[in-house]
Amino acid sequence: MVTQQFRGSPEEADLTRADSLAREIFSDVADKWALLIIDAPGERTLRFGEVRKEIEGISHKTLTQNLRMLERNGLVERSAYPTVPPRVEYTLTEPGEALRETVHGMCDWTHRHLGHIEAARHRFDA
Amino acid sequence: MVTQQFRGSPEEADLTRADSLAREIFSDVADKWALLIIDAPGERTLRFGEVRKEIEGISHKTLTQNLRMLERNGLVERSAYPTVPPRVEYTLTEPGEALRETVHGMCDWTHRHLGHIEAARHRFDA
DNA sequence: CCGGATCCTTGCCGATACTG
DNA sequence: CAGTATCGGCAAGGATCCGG
Repeated sequence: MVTQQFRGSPEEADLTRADSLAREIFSDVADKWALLIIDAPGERTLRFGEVRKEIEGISHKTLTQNLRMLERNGLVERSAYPTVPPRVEYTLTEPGEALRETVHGMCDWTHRHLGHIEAARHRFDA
Repeated sequence: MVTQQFRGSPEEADLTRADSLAREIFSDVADKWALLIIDAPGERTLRFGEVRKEIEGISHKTLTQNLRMLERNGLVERSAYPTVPPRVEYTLTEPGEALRETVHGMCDWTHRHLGHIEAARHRFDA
């Protein structure tokens, strides 16, 4: 679990702080858009527009906001080239890559259980 | 990636349908609350109130909604015992367990990169 | 091409109250 | 104890315009 309870230990204060930090990070990252963005690049670095094309249905604004958030957390690195027209590239950092492994696991899981889930839905909706 | 583009293949229709289904499931599951709920039980089955206690900060309503959603997708199984007071237990199904492995990976990731992320945040906020 | 700001709509989520 | 319904605040996110 992410937020575990440690009571009565000497490091209680530090542990609960670490826990609330963990929960905060988890809340940032465990999000539909954030995970899709992490998953978007292969090993490659992508331009803003390329990321946008990879993720069908994400708006300009939402993508920018999420990229900022991921950059703040050190999961993606942003390189801006002051050319005209501007060119901005995004690359996964090492922690970002590590997270991407996990996300890839989730995507695998989704595809492996497509049938099971679709069946469950039909049963439930009846 | 979750939604890949398949153009010009004979199964195009089926593939894009499968893709949109995958995206739909991913949107359900790749959510802060949903993932925390999946992660909550160990191997155990939990009562409603127990799940609520495990996940600090989730409201009664949000928990119910998410449990319904997970039940609909066949990730948790709900057993209601018509006693007084009522007793309702939730267990992970096999697909639910499989997903839980992945979630566990995400939690591990979070804790392993706590320091790195906190540092990145301080750098960014300056 | 990219980012920021604005406006506006939508839906999430918490609080509360009531039923079985 | 668990579920449902209702209300209301608020933030997410889409559309658009402008500026670099």
